[in-house]
Amino acid sequence: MPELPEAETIVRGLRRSVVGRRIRRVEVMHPDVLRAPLRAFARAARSRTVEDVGRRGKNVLLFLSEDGVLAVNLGMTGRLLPFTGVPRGNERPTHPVVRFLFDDGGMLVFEDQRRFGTVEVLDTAGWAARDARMGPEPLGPAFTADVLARALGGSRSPVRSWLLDQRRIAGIGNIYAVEALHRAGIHPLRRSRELDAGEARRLHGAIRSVLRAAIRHGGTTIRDYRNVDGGEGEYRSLLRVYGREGEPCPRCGTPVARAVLSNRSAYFCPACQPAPERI
DNA sequence: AGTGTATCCTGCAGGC
DNA sequence: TGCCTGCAGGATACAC
Repeated sequence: MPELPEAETIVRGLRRSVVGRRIRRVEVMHPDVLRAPLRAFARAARSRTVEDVGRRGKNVLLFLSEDGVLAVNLGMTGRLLPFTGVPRGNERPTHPVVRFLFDDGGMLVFEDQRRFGTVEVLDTAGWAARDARMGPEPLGPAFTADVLARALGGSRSPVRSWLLDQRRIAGIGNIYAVEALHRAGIHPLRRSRELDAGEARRLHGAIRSVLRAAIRHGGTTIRDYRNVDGGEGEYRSLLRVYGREGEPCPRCGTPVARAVLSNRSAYFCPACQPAPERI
C-alpha cells in the first residue's frame, strides 16, 4: 500500500508527535514482522529516545539515540499510530503488531492487517548499507532527467516493472508508476531502454509531479491506508487511470484498459499510451 | 538479466 | 447464508 507519498505523509505526522519521546518498553504481538530475533529487537529499541524522523523510499525511519535507526516498511496495510495515552474504544488499533511504549505514558503502535510490513532496528552503519542498495530518491536533487535516461538505457525490462524496482528508484509503487506513465504518455509494457530522450524527460517530470501532488493531498487511500491521525489520503479522486478500468481517460475519453504484468495490474489509456510494436 | 510463479497474511467483493 | 474465486498499495526467493 503505502508508497512514497503515503510514507512522507506519515513521516511529517510523526515528526510532530514522537520526536523527543523515550521508548520505555516494546511489546511484540506478531514477531513475524521482525527481521531479527525478538529479544535482540526489543533490546535494540528499548531505553532509546526518538531524535528525528525521516524517510527513504517507502521506509519510515525513526532515528534513535545511541546510534539506532528504527526502520519500518509498511508493506501493504501497515500503519503507524501515535497516542498520547492508552488508546480506548474505537481509537484502539484493530491489528496491533508492535507497540512502543513511551516514558510519558503514550505509545506508538505499528498495526498491520496482512503483516507484509517489517520493523527492525539497525545501527547507522547497518542502515547505510541498506540505503546504498536503494536507487535515488525521485524527489531529490540527484534525480535528474539525464540520470533517469541513463539508468533506463541499460534495461530491457518493461518500464512499469523498472519503476517498481526499489534498487533502480526508491519509493514508487504500482499506483504512482501507473499514474506517471499515463501522464508521460508511455505504455507500461514499453522496454525501458527503448524510451527516447524526450520520453525519459517526460517520465521524469511526470514522476516528480505526481508524487508531489499526492503528497500535497496526503497520499492515496484505496482501502487501508491511514495517516498518523487515522485519516485518509485525498489523492484517490485525482487518480487518472489507476483502478479505473473501463472509465474514460480524462485526457481523451478512451476507456481505460488493464493489463497484468508480473501478476500486478497496469492501467493505461490505449490511445494516449501507444502499445509497443512487439510485446 | 529478466520473468513468471509462489510465498508470506488477511479481508473484501462478486458470482452462484 | 455459505462457499468459492479473485484481487489488493510490497518484497523476496526460486526455477527457467
